[in-house]
Amino acid sequence: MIPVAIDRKKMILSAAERTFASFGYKATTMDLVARLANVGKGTIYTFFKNKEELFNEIMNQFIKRIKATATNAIHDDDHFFVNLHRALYSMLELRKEHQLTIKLTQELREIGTAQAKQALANIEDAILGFMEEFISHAEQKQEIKLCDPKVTAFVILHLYISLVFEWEQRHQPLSKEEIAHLFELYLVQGLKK
Amino acid sequence: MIPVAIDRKKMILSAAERTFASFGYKATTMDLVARLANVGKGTIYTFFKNKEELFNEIMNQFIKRIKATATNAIHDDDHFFVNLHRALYSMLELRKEHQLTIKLTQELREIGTAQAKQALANIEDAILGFMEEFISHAEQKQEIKLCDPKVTAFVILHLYISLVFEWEQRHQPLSKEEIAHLFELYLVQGLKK
DNA sequence: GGATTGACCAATTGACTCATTTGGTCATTT
DNA sequence: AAATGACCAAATGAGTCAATTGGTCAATCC
Repeated sequence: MIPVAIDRKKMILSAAERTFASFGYKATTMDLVARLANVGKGTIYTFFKNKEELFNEIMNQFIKRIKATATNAIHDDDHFFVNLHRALYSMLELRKEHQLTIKLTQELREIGTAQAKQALANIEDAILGFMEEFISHAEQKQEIKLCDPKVTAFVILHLYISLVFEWEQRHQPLSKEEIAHLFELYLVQGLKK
Repeated sequence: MIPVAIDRKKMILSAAERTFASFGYKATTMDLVARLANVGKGTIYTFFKNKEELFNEIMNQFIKRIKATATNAIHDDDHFFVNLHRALYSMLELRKEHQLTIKLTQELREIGTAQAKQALANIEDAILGFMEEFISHAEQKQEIKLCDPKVTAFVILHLYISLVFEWEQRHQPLSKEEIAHLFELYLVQGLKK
């Protein structure tokens, strides 16, 4: 692991990140990654077993960024629901705006690449895992009612995805504040008069 | 509109319903519909402008059945939330179990037929429309808090679809009673302690 | 003589082919 | 020892063409 080798690995990862984000999984060729990284194609295979492993490395980096973003959004002195909303919204915003996920989503829709599907599922799992832990904590501290954290994380995430992504497919997008308000109405307070 | 003509139209509709449900939109040929209906192919075109219009007729029939099912599920002496759950659940069950929607969903996933997409969107719109009206009513009678009926219908439907269809992609399916309980917990009462 | 039919047609499809491209290897170079 | 890119088998995709399809309409039927 001499410095030059580390630099080469970094250059490969950097080039791969750009090409995967620009062309998706399938249309990214190892040749192009090598060219953009200024290395021979064979060099890539000294650091990564194959294309899929290179891709997974990129995705794992991205998932780490998502988790960091969520952790950053949590402020100890704010209420659980405020923190949950802010963490979730920031994760979804990152996912929504990041070129890599935009491209992968499009690729999954258009040609159904298995690797794109798996990668997006992994992102969802990471978000769900983070939420589940956060909800478990709140349950123990009696900040919320008793509930299955797995189902609760699932329901909350899907409510948000509905409001952030699916609602915009056919209506005016909802602002961050509107979403927070709806979250409060539907999940926190309940509809009962 | 002599009886024989009506019978012919009925036979065409009946044959078309079976073939669309068995083969989906694209793989259903007008030749096959004509053969199964025991009419000449040209006869179909005396009743329906083209394949798409024939298909829409079938779908409109199906949407009527969904609305009837929902209306049937509503009992005047039950509470709003009980009725809403029962109506929604019965509509989703019909949609889930009916061969026609199963096939169209599969066709949309596998080859992305535009007509299948539109047809499934129309079903969703019908369900949303029904719910919206039902929610508006409840709002006027002050059975629930003030809320935008459009967003509320959208949120409730998506919550149900998440619990009925998406949860079981990766977990044990939830029973009707569990779903009712989760609906009560998340949407009716709220998570706040 | 209006309703019904199926042979017919233009347009679309999809099986097949084959030249090009791709992921991955490894002998050669640095 | 690390890096390279020529090389190879496998996958892809553009092009072709015969078969199929949605739709028409002149002939047929009742």
